[in-house]
Amino acid sequence: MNSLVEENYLKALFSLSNEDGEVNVNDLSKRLEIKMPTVTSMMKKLAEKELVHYEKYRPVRLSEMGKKAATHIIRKHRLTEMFLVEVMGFGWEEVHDIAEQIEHVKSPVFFNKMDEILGHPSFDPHGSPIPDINGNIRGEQYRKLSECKKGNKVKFMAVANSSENFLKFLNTKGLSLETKIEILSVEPFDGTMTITYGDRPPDVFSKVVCDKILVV
Amino acid sequence: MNSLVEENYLKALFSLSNEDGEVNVNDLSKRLEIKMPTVTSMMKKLAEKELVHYEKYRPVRLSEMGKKAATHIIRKHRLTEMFLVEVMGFGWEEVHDIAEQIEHVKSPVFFNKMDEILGHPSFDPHGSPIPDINGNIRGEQYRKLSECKKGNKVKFMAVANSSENFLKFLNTKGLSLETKIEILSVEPFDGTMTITYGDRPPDVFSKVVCDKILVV
DNA sequence: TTAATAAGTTAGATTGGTCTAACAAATTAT
DNA sequence: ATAATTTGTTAGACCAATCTAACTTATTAA
Repeated sequence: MNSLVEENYLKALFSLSNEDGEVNVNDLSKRLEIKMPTVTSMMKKLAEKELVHYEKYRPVRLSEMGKKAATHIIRKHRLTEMFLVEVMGFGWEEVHDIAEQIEHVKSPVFFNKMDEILGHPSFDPHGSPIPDINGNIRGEQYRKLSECKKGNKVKFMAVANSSENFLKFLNTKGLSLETKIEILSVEPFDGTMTITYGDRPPDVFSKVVCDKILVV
Repeated sequence: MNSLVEENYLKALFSLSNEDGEVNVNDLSKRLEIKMPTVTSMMKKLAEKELVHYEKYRPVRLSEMGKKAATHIIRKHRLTEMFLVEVMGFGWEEVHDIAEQIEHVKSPVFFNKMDEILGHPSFDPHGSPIPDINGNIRGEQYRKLSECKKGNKVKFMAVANSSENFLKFLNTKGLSLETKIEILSVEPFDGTMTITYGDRPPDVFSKVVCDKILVV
């Protein structure tokens, strides 16, 4: 069985994987806030356990086993978030840190029960897909709001970041998933957007924020 | 903040405390299945943090701080068990091991939400009292069934052991909390009891089992 | 009351996960 | 093409939690 620490490395590897599935040691180090030598030594350990493919001075790739292990943890994380919101009544901004802890619980029945109570949901409260029990992910591809053009009418489908601060900001703006958004203008210099949604007056969102809003 | 390991020592110390609040290093070692030298060194560490009173070659006692920390963990454990049974629909025999993991979650709001959803319960699914948020325990004193006499009519209030095997055994016997039990006879040699409850025919329970059944 | 046994401690090793300092390879810029 | 910068590795230390072996203190039995 993998330790809690190993699980966090696997999760980070999965979420940092680019198209080729490659991840630089440096990126992993930054994501986990763990110094590079520590990451290097953990990569050796995970390679030993055949969870990653690793050759020195080369980027790392999850093996099939590693990918399976990673999606399994992500499944537990996202089911937990959904449960916290739907069953326990938490706000979507409160659940990330709690789920971060509960995802490491070793008890298949516990997560299967959640899944059953929730009716086998496909998405978590932040719009991220929940892997099924075999690790398959319903791969929706969303665009960043920041990549859309003036005049586009889109629908808010997911957030690219579940931090409490960002979600609280969206709460104050009255912006939630499934909301339809119209882009009124885009500032060419810094990408700031003026948008409207619901029955709201036009409002201005920075590029940093628009990068984290995923739409169709 | 205390580590998960420290929390397990505190919990064990609390549950092993005798009338004087004293616990032998040896008993702790057996309970936690950790060798005595390790326990000794952890006692030094906890004494350093003023969670226990410890002098070498003497039994250990929890300090007031230590007691508070211990009851706080026990509160989280028992709330979790109650939540798993009442909200998620688990059987009382399934919840101990899951709660053992979730009790270490650091998130006051999470446990307060459970408490609220459950309507501030005073007892867990095994009849053990749930400490309130200040660590106060509603101290019911129950007798062991094994200490009762022939002819006594008693009520099953709690179990002294929450292991899956023992509770599964009670399930097969159709014996649950609040059931009224009548003692038909006691074997003087080994303490085996013949009892009846509900609309059941008389049945025979060993002393080992009767020791773990708490009644009024 | 002394010998035997049980309980507790000390010393030193081990493992997992982390770090810093120093060095090596790869990438980028000049 | 070479120098500068960034990225990655090696070596060695540290801390928490564990262990075994050897020793000491306390308790129990003869």
